Amino acid sequence: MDVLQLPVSDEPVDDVAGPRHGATVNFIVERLRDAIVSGRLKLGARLVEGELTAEFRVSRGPVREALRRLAADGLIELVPHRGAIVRRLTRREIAELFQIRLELESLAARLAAADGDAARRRRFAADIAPIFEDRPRRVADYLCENAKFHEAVYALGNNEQLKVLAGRLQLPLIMAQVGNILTSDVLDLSVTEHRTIAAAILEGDPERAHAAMRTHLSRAAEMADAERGAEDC
Amino acid sequence: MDVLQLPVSDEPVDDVAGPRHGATVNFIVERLRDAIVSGRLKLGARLVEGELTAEFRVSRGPVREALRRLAADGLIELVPHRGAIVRRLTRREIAELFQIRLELESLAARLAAADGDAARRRRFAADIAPIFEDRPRRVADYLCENAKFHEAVYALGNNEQLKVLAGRLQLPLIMAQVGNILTSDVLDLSVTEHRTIAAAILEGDPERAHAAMRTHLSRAAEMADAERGAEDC
DNA sequence: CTACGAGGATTGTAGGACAATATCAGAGCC
DNA sequence: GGCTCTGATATTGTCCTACAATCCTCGTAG
Repeated sequence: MDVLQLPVSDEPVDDVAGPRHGATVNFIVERLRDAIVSGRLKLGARLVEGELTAEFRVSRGPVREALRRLAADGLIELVPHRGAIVRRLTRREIAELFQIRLELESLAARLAAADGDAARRRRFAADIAPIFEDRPRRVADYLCENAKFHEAVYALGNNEQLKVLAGRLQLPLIMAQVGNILTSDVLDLSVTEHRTIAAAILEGDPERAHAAMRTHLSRAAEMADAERGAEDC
Repeated sequence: MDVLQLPVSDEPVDDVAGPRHGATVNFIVERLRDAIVSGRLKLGARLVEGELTAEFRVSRGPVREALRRLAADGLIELVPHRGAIVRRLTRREIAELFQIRLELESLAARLAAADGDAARRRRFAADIAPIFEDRPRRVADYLCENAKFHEAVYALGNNEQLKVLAGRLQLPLIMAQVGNILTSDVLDLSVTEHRTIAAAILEGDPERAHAAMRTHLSRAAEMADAERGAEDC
């Protein structure tokens, strides 16, 4: 189980462990999160404290803390006296999360369009510039672009609480689990919708931004559900 | 600092500590949460691991874990090498949280009104019965009734993710910090609005329930903001 | 074949130790 | 007097070891 190792680690072994004092837990969380959303840790894989302490060369304290944090984010599930397992979202959970995301993100879009701060608007325009480029996109490219776009909307929306709450919606995990539906057609459509939303925000039309975001996410939710329905449950 | 002790504890001292194996952390979390929302722990009060271990007769492990959990819920703030302090929400944070709550809870109201499960509807009707009673309400009564009402809406809404997310919105904390605006007039108005919402849900009118909930929370948000504006910032 | 018990695996908690870091009081300097 | 620097103190961050509690598995007896 070396899926957790950094790409290159020929350095002395103790370099693999946490960086500075006070950052050990963060280090472990990030590594595990990355391993999960990237799929290196498969769904249902067990995470045992003992193995992780050996893997990261740290004591059980930080490991336990890291696991609790991942569990709070919903990436793993803690089973008492059994260990933690990488969580698989059920079809229903995905539907529910999309329903929530629909509300939160359309709110963010409306707030973003209504925001008057010039600096933030410039920042937004710069951040989302990539979506207007006409270039072929691979799935990985799109996922990255997509994450940045939605994040930029939240940032311009300027509601800090909303931003942190959205971060807890496990979007990366969802994407990882339904990512295989992203054909080139779907991808183009998504990019087009992003542009529509962005245009409404940049023109300062809150209601149009709100509606466009709802449309975008409704469609995404339906696709995810259809895909998930085909494959299980 | 005996604000954490249970009301009555004449029993042998070791009864104060955690109940059964595996519930220690929960025990500490609940006690601290209660102490915070009830106001026994004042805003800005320090929570030091060492004191808590002595207070609860447990080791640092569970205490640390409990603190992390409370911090994740936003009730306290962890300051590195300084300890944790009971968090005071800023005026802005409260406004932002209400904005989010407005969306989530009006979604819940719509879902609740649209839900067709007979058993859940019966359960809902039973749970909210108290709001239709015509009796004088003290603030504490209302707070309890209010919490139960909104919880019942979420339950009928039948979106599990939405329910857990709403639980992270620190409503009790907000209530504790703006609770002093609850005059008898305000209280009556809130009860009336609750009835309006409940009626729409019971009649199965999603849009009316949605709108009524928005009205209710918009008003509440304005009042909270006005109060907070007077007192600080 | 099933019930049951023994043992292993794993987490939950305890307690002690030391390192790292933030805070604070006081000494010394300007 | 006010300022800076330094040491002492407080507190968390991490590690270690040990044991208790619990769940799981597997072999055995009926």
